[in-house]
Amino acid sequence: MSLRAVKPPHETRTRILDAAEELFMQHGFEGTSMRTLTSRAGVNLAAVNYHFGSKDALIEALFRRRLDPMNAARIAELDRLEADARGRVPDAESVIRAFIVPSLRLMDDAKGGGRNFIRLLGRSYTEPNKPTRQLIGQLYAKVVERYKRALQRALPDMPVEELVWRMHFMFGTLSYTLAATDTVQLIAGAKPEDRHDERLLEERLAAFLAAGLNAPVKQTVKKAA
Amino acid sequence: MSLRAVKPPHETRTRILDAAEELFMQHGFEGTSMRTLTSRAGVNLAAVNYHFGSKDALIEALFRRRLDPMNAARIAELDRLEADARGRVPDAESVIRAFIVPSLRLMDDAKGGGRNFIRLLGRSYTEPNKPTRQLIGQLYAKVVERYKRALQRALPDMPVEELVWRMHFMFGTLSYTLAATDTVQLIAGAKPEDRHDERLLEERLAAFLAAGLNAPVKQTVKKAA
DNA sequence: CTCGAAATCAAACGACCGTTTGAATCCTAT
DNA sequence: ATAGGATTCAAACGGTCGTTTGATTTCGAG
Repeated sequence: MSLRAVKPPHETRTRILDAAEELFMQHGFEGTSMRTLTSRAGVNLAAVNYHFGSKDALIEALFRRRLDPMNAARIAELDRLEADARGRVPDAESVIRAFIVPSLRLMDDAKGGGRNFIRLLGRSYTEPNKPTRQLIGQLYAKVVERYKRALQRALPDMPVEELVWRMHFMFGTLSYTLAATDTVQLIAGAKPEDRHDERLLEERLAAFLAAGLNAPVKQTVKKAA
Repeated sequence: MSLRAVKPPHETRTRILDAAEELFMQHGFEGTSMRTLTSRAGVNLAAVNYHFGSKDALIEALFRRRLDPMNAARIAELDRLEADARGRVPDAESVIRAFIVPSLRLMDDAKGGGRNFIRLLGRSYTEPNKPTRQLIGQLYAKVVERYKRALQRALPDMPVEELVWRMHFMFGTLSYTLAATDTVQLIAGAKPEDRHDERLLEERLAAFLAAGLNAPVKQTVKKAA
């Protein structure tokens, strides 16, 4: 067992990942060069290729570092919710809260760089093609399946097609809320943000999403499905 | 008056814009080189700089070409709605429909490249810093203000702060729905998409968003506001 | 103390970037 | 028919990109 594990376990790796999170968020993947990145991280230019192999591999490592714990937290929240219910079926709003809380918690972690990541994540949803997109989908697959089942139990009368779309809308609301920074200011005029109040944002999101998911299914849609 | 106006009015310009829409959507702004772009458009490498001045100016022209008519349509829909109401106040769901219909119409225009643009637009919402972001905000400002007033009239009891956030959520749902392609498939398993049915998607979106906007305002949020 | 793997470093690689140039070509108004 | 502006073209500009190399330094295990 090496002492390295206590002193600088992967110091260089971590510094690179932190700098990458910030710069990728600000300028995108292609807009951030290895030279800017390594310079900001205070490491040698070759360090990224030495520790990660390539820029693309760095991106993958960056997503895994945050997404794995966040998705584990989502599963854990749902586990706890269903355990507490003792046979009763958790309602849609509780399930929604279990889903959004881990990302809000990450967003509130400004110091730790979580906020940078969560915005970067929101951006990446809409980046097409790229293996990045595929990786995220793969990392999310299990979580999505679990929550889909939970919501089906909470809304037993809703056609599956409709539920799938409403989950899609929910992901959209969440990722956009986390990623887009200034739209609220655009709408509000120049109001100061209260986005930083995690608890308040959770209330707003939960109310909006729960109402949306619970909305009555129109007859025209029912017929088409 | 030149005959050019009937034959190839701005043929090169149009070909460039069309190719740019497709390639920017697939690979992003920085991921698309002038060489790939001009090659796809079938024009000379120097054509972009000759007709638009620079790559950035091309991006701006690209947004203006689609956004100006779409936002005009949004204003027109709202005008018509309020005229038809004859003094009565249009309800939230009607206002929502007036807002989303122009973008759905654009999305359905797959042949004309509207779908490419609408996805690109969804991407650009979350691109930070860049003048692009600023330009979009500027092009949207008037529309946002009009719809904010209309929704305030439709929901007179809602605190402004809450309404602003719910509009933010609405923009998120819409832009994500338009931009993200494969999330529905991820949720559904491997279901074939019915996204192409514009009318059906409008129904789903309107139901979800109307319920979300009309959701009761929780007491905790009221106090904080 | 010493050896060898792990890590860091400066330097260079070829490829591609957005833009500019100046000549060649097209096309319309005279 | 022709002058002259608008457009297209091949070629080149300086710079930056991600990655690789081979020497050098660091540092814990024997």
